[in-house]
This record gives sequence, C-alpha cells and structure tokens, in this order.
Amino acid sequence: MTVRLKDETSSEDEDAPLSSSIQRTKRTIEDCDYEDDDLKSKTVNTGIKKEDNDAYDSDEALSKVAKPKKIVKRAKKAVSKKSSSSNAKKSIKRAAPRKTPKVVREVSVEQQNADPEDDSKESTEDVDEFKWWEKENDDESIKWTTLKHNGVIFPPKYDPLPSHIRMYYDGNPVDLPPQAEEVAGFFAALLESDHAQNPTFQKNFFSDFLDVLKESGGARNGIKPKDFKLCDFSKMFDYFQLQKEQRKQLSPQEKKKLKQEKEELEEPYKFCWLDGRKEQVGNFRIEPPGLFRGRGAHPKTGKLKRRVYPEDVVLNLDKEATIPEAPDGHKWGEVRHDNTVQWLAMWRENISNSFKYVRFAANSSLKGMSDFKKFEKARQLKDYIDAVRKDYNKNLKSKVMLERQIAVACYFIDVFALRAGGEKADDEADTVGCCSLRYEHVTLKPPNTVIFDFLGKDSIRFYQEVQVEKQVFKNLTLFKKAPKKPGHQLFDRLDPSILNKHLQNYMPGLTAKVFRTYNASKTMQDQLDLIPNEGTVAEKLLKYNAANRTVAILCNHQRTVTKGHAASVQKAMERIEELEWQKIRLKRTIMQLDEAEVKKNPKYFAEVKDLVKEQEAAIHKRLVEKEREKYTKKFARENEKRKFDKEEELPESVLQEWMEKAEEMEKEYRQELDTGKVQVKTSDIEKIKSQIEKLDQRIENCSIQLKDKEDNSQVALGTSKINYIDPRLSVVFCKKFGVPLEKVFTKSLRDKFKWAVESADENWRF
DNA sequence: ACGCCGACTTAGTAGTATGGAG
DNA sequence: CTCCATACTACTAAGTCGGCGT
Repeated sequence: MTVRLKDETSSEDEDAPLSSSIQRTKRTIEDCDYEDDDLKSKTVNTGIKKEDNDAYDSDEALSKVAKPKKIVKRAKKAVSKKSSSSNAKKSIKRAAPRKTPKVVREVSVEQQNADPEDDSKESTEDVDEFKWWEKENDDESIKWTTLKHNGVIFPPKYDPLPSHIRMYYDGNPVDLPPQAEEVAGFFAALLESDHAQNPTFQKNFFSDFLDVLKESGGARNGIKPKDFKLCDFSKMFDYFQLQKEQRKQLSPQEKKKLKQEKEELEEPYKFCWLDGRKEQVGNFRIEPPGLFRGRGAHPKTGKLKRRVYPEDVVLNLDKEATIPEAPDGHKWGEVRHDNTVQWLAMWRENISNSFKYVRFAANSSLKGMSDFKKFEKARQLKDYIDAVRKDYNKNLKSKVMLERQIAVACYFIDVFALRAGGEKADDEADTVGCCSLRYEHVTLKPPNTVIFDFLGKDSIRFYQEVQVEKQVFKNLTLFKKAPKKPGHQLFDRLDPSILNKHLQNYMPGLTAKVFRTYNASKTMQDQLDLIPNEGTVAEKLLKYNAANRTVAILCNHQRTVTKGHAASVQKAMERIEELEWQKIRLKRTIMQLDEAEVKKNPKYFAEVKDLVKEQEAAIHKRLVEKEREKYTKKFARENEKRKFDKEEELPESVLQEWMEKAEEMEKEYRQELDTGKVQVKTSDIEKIKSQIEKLDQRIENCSIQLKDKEDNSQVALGTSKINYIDPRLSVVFCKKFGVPLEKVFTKSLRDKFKWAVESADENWRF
C-alpha cells in the first residue's frame, strides 16, 4: 500500500462543507441551478450563440457587439494535403465493408507461424530493416496494404478453489458455484489493498457478486449473503498468499521451465506482418476478468469486468490473410479488413461500454511514425508560438466574451501546461482540465495571485499558487462574478472543440495537447543547454535527470510515494551521519598524533567540534545495535540452512561469542566518548588524510543521491520521457556529452525511439 | 450545429527482474 | 552469494480529438 504525500483527495476537513458537497454532487447541483436560474440558457453548453443576452456581456468591459465565430485568421497554411487524404479515406472505407460476417475459417495457421519460430530472436537486425524515417510518406489515412497476424491469447479458464477454501458468511462457509467463487476471489485477492477499504468499491463489487451468484443458481448450501459486512474472504486471501509463496519456492530450474513454456505458447502472437514486414504486437493478451480498478472517486470502481470470449472479439487483417483459428469450438465475433486503422483486434468492454484494442508495440513502424509526426508538429509550433502569444495577450481585452475566455484558456494551456479538459459524464470520476475548470478550482488573491486546486487526469491533484498577468486576473474575476458560484463552469462559453478550432487558425493540426509537447520539449532543450560539458558521466546524468524533472514538474507528472520511502530517507541520512562521524574520528586521530597539524590548519579541524556528545552517543548506539542485529541474523540464517541440510545446528554459545564482539565494540566507543580519545590504528598521518578525503567524497555522493531521491519521490520522470520530450534531444545530449545512451534510455525506449537514435546528428535542435 | 463515439495517445501502478552493497 | 531496493515492464485506465450521423 502506498501513501501519496500531496493529498489529492483534499480531505473534507479543509474544504468548506459547501464546496465539497458540490464537488461530489456536481451534476445534480448544476442541473438544479440552471433549472430555475436564468443562468441556465446561457452558461450551459449552448454557450456561443446565446452570447448577446448573457449577464456577463453587460459587464463594463464587454459590449454586445459579439461576433461569435470571427476568430482571427492567421497563417492560412492549411494545405490541401488534408483533403486529398480524407477523400482517400472515404473511398477506402467504402471499399472495405465494416461488417464482414463470420468468414469461413481457413486452415493452416502454421503457414504463418512457420518462420517466426526460428528467426524471432535476431530478426530485428540489419539486412533489409525498414527505415521508414528515411522514406516519404504521403497518405496518412491508409495504415497498411497487407496485415497478417495470429490473433490473440485468452486468459485461462477459471480453476475452482479446493473445496475446503471458502468464503464465510456470518461465520458459515458458503458453497459458491464456480462463477460466483471466481468473483469472490477477485475481491479476496485485493483484501489488503486500498480498494477493499473503499466503500464504493465494496458496494459495486458486492452488488455484481450477488448478481452473478443469483445467475449461477445461488450458494449450493443454501446460504444467501445479503450484507457485505458479514462476508469474510480471509480464507481465500490466505490461500492466494500461500500459492504465491509456493510459486516463489520453486527451484530455479522449475521456474525456468514454466517461463519457457509460457514463452513458447505466446511466441506466435508476439509478431504480426505489416506490408510483409515483421512487427511486434503490443498487448496480444485479452484482458482477464476482474474487478474494475477505477482511479480516484470513480463511481464504477469495483464493478465486475466480465470475461471476454472470442465471440466478443473483432479481428482486423487483410482479405487474403489466413484467419487465425478461434479457441476450441468458439467463433470470432467478426473479421474485418479495415486498413484505415492500426488495430489488430478489439472488443467492447462492459464497464463504460467502450472499445479495447489490440495494437502494435511501441517499437513498430506505425507507432514510430505517429510519434515522429507528433514531435515534428510540436516543433512546427515554434514558428507560430509568437503569433499565438501575441494574440492571446491582445485578446485578454477583447470586447467579446468568447474571445476573452479563449485568450485566458490559451494562456493557461501555454503557461501552466493544462490539458484541454473535455466534459465528463456522471458515471466517471469528477476530474477537470482547462475548459472544464469550475468556479471552485480557481481561487483569486489580489493583486494577481491565482491558486489552482483541482483533480486532473487520473485524479492527480493539480495545486499551484501562481502570479498571473494583471489582465488575466481581471478576467478571472469577471468569469467568477456573481451569479456564478461553486459548481459553475469558469469558461462557460468554451469547450475543447471550440478552443481547438480557434488554434487551427494559426497552424494546421494545432490543438491544445500540442502545447504540452511543445513546452515540454522546449523546456528540456533549454535545460540541457545550461549543462556544462564537464565532470563524470554520473554527474552529467544527474543533471540530465534534473532537466527531465523540470519537465515532469511542468506537466504535473506525479507518482505515489513508495511505502519504504520515509524509512529509506531516514536510513540514508543516518548513513551520512555515520560517515561524518568516521571522518571526525580520523581527524581526532591526527590531532592526537601531532598537535602541530592543528596549528597549521585550524579550519580543517574546526568541524570536530560540531559533533555534540549526545549525537555521537546516538551514532554509537546505532552502530552497536546494527552489529548485534547482524550477528543475530547470521546465526538464524546459518541454522536455518543447517536444519535444511540436516546438519547439526550451531550452539547458542557461538552466538554468545559473536555478541561479545559487539560488546567489545560498545566498550571501545564508550571509552572514546568518555575520554575523547580515539584508539590509534595507524600513525601514518598522510594515509589518514587520504582516508578523510575518500570519506568526503562518499559523503558528497551520498548527499547528492539523497537529494535526488527526495526530489524524485513524488515526481514521475518516465511519462515525460516517453511521451513529451523529443527523444532526439536525449540522443544529441548523449552524443555531445559522451554519455552512453543506455544510461538514459532503457532497452525498450531505445527500440521505441530507434528513429531518433539513427536520425539525429550532434547539431540537431528541437 | 452538435453530441456521441471510435481510435488513438497519455497516465500511474502492480508486479517482476536486476544489480549493487554487505 | 544473498538480499533488498531500485529499475523496468506489463497492464489497463483515462485522457484527447476528429468525424459521423442526426
């Protein structure tokens, strides 16, 4: 279980009861308000056209000369490329019928399986590897001409528990039919996680569990669970733990064998053939059933995510491709031949009724191409960003409400890297982005401080206290003016589609999310430019990570603090303290050996006085304690081993003997503390001095590491590295600074970014 | 004109592999 | 060599955005 330091659920106690209740019941309140409030017609969705009779328009600043859609036109570079490709797309769609009723299954899957088996390991290498980034690509809508694959892997059937493992209801074992037992097991497995404590999760799980129980004929011993609180899943939980334990206990050979078997089973599904080239498939495993783990306060969290059968799955491949055989007696839901999409299979999921896709892996050419395009588009923004900024600064004073809102929204997105923020439904977690910000998410503190406090994507809290332009502050005051109150939209005229349409006027394809990519990569470039080309690889790496961290903070990429974090920081601090102590001890030794040294360089010895007796005593105690612990553990471990080997165990006296060593150490320290004199081990002062130097170095290293650890504890660097920072920046950095690329990119990232590794030269800039 | 939905990117976390300190 | 913490991968939820149908 983990603890998030920045409490994003923003505990009830610090919120006024009013605002928190509004937060939770947002929709209802909104709906009611608008019912009888004359705000309704104006603020809700229909925004744009209602402009002229809006209460806000009568505000001093805004005349009624509203010209809704007249958005500044600029950079009409909207080339015709788009239209040609969209035509192509249409014709293709027509050519490729959406519904291809259950095509007759042809045989020989082996035909396709044949070659991957032998050459899979090295096939990604040299010879005629496809370097798409060196080719011209004209049509964006057609993703492939041929596509062959072997389908997907389904999770194993449910294996019922041994009959003595049961869930208990009100103290009695319940004899569940397998279908219901499986669902109970899903919950039991999570018993020690946060989910199991979450009332929504409990409620949703229990209601779905009862449904399944009913469908499957009820408990076979007649017990009818009615109250969640009387259910006891602990026996099931214990059993799962035991199984885990047993799996861990397997011998290395057995583990290896199991792994190999799995590998062999999965091999055919790992690759597919796109235009004749072998490419990796990403998620070829169909998601197993389980309890939906929605994030934040998701109303549906805990609901049963049902099992997916071949009948639910739609395959996508070319017309000539052999259709993979569906598992034992099953049939595919549908086989499609749609080359305008890049998915291999899909199914509909039962929680929010949306699609899940089986797609190419991150290192595939298609993914690589769109990644490349994404970064090129962001780079293109360089040429337009001045115009965009100039414009939104100007429009902060526009006479048209919509334009002002657009201006402020653009400012937020550009400066604070907010997401677009689309509307969400009642049955999703209440999270917001720029356009969906509400009254209560923005607090204004004159003269120009703004406090953002809201839950963004994944219910990650966005909290920032910032200074904004005077005019932005003025506008926000206006946007929050009565009769607006908590629950109401801050930008009542705006939604992402309006905003994005506005942005496209500056640059084709420009949308809100491009700003995040642009600003992230731009920030990275700027930060990297500041790093001097000096020092060790480790030092440069540290600076690279610091730059990466700046970007992650900009994008508000957080992670939960790991459970051991506080302890590990504590440990690291103690370690440093001990090193300091050792150093001081050495300095004392010198002082004892030769008083003249002190006179020569009193500064060098000054720190000796910094160590107060209590502190020293504490360190001594810790060290002795550690020593004892070490021996106790060693003793226990040794005996464990001997027992296993059927050898004679060590007698208690051995432990006593060891303990005496610790005892001695303690005595020595005590004496040292009393007399202030150190037992001299060597009289070579030069040698001691070099030892001190080494200690200094270690202390320095440890301190840097500690700082890094603390700075990183709540920040996730990965997300920005994977999605926002143009990989060519990292490649160039490594080339220029002589840092091995694998220090910066893991194997999978090097694969994913192969296009960048091979195409960026030393002078490349974002 | 607009809301819905299909398809794609972006996101944090759980669980496993790995490698460095003791 | 073992153990523990960290690094990395796999997983899947949660966004964005364009296009389609009404």
